[in-house]
Amino acid sequence: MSTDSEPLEVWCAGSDWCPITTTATLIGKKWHPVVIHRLLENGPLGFNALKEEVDGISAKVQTDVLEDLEEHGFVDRTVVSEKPFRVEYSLTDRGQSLEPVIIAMRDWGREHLTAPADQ
Amino acid sequence: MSTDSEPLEVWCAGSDWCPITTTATLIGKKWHPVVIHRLLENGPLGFNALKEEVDGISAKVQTDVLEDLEEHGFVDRTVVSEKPFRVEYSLTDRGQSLEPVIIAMRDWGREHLTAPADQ
DNA sequence: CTGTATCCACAACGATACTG
DNA sequence: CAGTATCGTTGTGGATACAG
Repeated sequence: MSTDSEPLEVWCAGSDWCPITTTATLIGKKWHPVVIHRLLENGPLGFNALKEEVDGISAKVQTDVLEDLEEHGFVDRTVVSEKPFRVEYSLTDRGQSLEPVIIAMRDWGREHLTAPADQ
Repeated sequence: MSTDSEPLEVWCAGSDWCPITTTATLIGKKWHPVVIHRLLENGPLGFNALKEEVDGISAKVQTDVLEDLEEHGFVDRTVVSEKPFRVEYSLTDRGQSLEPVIIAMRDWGREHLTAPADQ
């Protein structure tokens, strides 16, 4: 089912294991879910294209987030061309498997939060 | 549908509004989802009973988390008795509305993570 | 275009000890 | 039982400028 070679046990170090805490540790940050969501919706994206989709993230933070997601096998970084240097970020199978979680968050936010502009 | 008096717009200050980021800001921490989950499953709980259910959290962090969840209207704190001092934490309607998100996280963790003890 | 380099501020987490 | 009080460490995010 998974094309990833890294074992999942690596993520789970610690004495107090719990699927929720561990999941929260992996993607429970301000920007991680949005980055994953944009890659889910808009397919492979370059660094700045992704940055525009995410909207509001700084270059440094986006770099940090992408590195973290890559380390954990959620995101794939591919150099598309060297001359005009181009890169593409995409989700791995493992990254795509997070869709239900991301969608649940999005749906909850849509239903229970109100955008400030609408005021 | 909601018994809460506080408007939801308060949470959404900021120029770059997005339902996912905002939701992530509210509950995207290491312990918040677990605390909510335990209250969902095991109903109203006292401080130490909750602490045992969560398993691994320190008293100080649990206090911080509960205060934050209370501030945002997810959790209700009720003093049950004064003589033997007793308190009960329970979810508000708004807190219960997070169930799909929490369950999605739990299910993902169960399916994609492995407990270290099982090795 | 794709990032790095700094530097900073503050939030989150953790361990231990102690209190009403 | 239900927390507080400290203190320290690490994480997370943010602004700005600069570089290959």
